[in-house]
Order: sequence, then C-alpha cells, then structure tokens
Amino acid sequence: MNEVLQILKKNSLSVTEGRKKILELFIASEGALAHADIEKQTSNNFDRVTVYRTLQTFVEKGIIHQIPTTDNSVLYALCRHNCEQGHHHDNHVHFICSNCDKTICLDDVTVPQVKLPEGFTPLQSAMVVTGICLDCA
Amino acid sequence: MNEVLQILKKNSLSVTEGRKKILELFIASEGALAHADIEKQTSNNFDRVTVYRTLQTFVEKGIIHQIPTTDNSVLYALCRHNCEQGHHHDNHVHFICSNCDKTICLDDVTVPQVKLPEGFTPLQSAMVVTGICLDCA
DNA sequence: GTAACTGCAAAATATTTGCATCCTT
DNA sequence: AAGGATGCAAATATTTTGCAGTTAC
Repeated sequence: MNEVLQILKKNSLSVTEGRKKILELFIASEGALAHADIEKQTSNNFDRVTVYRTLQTFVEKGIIHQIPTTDNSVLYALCRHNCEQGHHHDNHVHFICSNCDKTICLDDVTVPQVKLPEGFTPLQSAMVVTGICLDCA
Repeated sequence: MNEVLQILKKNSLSVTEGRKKILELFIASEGALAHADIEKQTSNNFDRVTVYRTLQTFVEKGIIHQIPTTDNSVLYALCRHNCEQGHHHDNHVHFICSNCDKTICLDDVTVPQVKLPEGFTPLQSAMVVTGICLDCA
C-alpha cells in the first residue's frame, strides 16, 4: 500500500481524489506549501473550497502542520514525526530562503529549549530561520 | 519631548494624530497587537486604510516588527532594541499565551543559535513559544 | 507653498457557509 | 443505503489602490 493511502487510512479519512492529490503534492515537495501553491497545482481538478476544507481536515488530524510566517500567509508542511490528532510535535526548525522564497523543514534540527522568565510555562516552541538555502548558496 | 514624538522625529515622519495614537497604543500595550486590535481601538478616529498604511510605514522604518504566528493573523510589536530602517534586530523570543491569547515580547530572552545543515546560511531567526503566561499561571 | 498624509469609494483577494449532488465505504 | 466529501453560489472578511481633499512643516 502506498504512503498516501496509509496516511489516509490511519486517520480514518475516506480516500478521495482531492485528498490523494494534495497529499502527493506535499510528499513530492521538499518544503512547505501555501494554500495558493496547492490551489495553483490543482485548480483544474478541484474547487478552491475543497482545498480549504482538505487542508483544514489534515491539520485537525495532525497530518500536516502550519508554519509561522511573518507575512500574512499560512504555510503547511507534512508532519514527519510523532504527530497525533490534536497534539502536534512540530519541534523542528523551519528555514525560509530569502532568495528563492522556499520554506524547508529542517527535520533534523530541533528547536532548542529556552529559559523563560519566572512564571511562564512553555508548551510548544516554533522557530523560523531566514537566510540562504542550499540550492541558492 | 515625549517618547512618541521622539520616535517619529528620529524616523523623519511627520507627526499626525493617527501616528501618535497608534504609537501610544503600542507603548501602552505590554504585548503585541493585531491589525484588528488597533482598528478596534481607533475606529472612531481613523479610517481602516490609515491603520494599514501607518503599520506599513512603521514596519518599513523599523519602528515595529511583525511577529510570526501559525494562524494567518499578523501581529506587530514595538522594536525595543537596535532596529534600523530595513534591518530589524528582532532577536528576542515571542510568547503566546494559550489561555488569554496575548502575545508578549520576551525582550530579555534572545533566540538561541542553531546549527544548520551544511550549505544553509542563516540571516535572521525568530522563535515563538506557546504556553501559559505569568498572568494566567 | 509643497510634499506628505488621510478619508472615501471601489477594486481585488481571501476565507467561510449553505445546500444540493455525488462518491466512498 | 448512509454518511461524508465535493462543487457551486453567495456571503463575509481582508487588503490594496486611486484620487481628491486636508494637514504638517
């Protein structure tokens, strides 16, 4: 059984063309995708609304996670490790290339712990590094 | 001369009611503000478009910076240290309280360096920690 | 007086919702 | 067959742009 089917089955989602196609895009892409990217590559096949709803479902199920950005776009990427429904373990660093604008999940770079001031309790950390990526160096 | 005027003068911006009011909001707020927050607190005085343009100007001048979030909102906060036009030094950690939803700049907690894979050159780092804040503990 | 800032109107974009129809299981 | 997923239309929300009038310096 291929990866796409496995993921959908595991999360008890029905297997539909739209979900398969969008999952394939994520698997094919090294990095993260914006809603617009996905829409562009599926517009002949699916409605924009379907893309919205599919992404929302995937986030809820813990299949993809959202990546923080400073502009007002939202980026999504596959959860590679340990994500369960309602409880993301998205503790790797994201890298945004200021040259090619691609966002890359550095799965092997974990977000370091920081010491917070007295009284603050951390639950989750996210880190985004901007710079020049491997391909643009 | 008060702080608001100082900031505007230093960045050679003309002193207008809108800019003064918005800057005051930032200074009064411990944390970060969303466009919607600002609009809510100024809607009797200023047009929504003015808020957009003022925030944009402030970001360009390095007076405020944008904070990455995972939902698709954009948050802004005053740059306390060393920000110059076109070159933000926004290297402190941001804390988002999952209880009260406030975003707080932890100015004294600097973003740690991470070791990136071969070939990646970092230029800037941002870090967002989610958890329970001082007031909600 | 001049350049810059603002408000208003409107365009362009992005997101959400309702409902009828179709597909997966 | 039944529940869930999709497409379409339309309602909302968000952001941008143009231009005329006003304000700061």
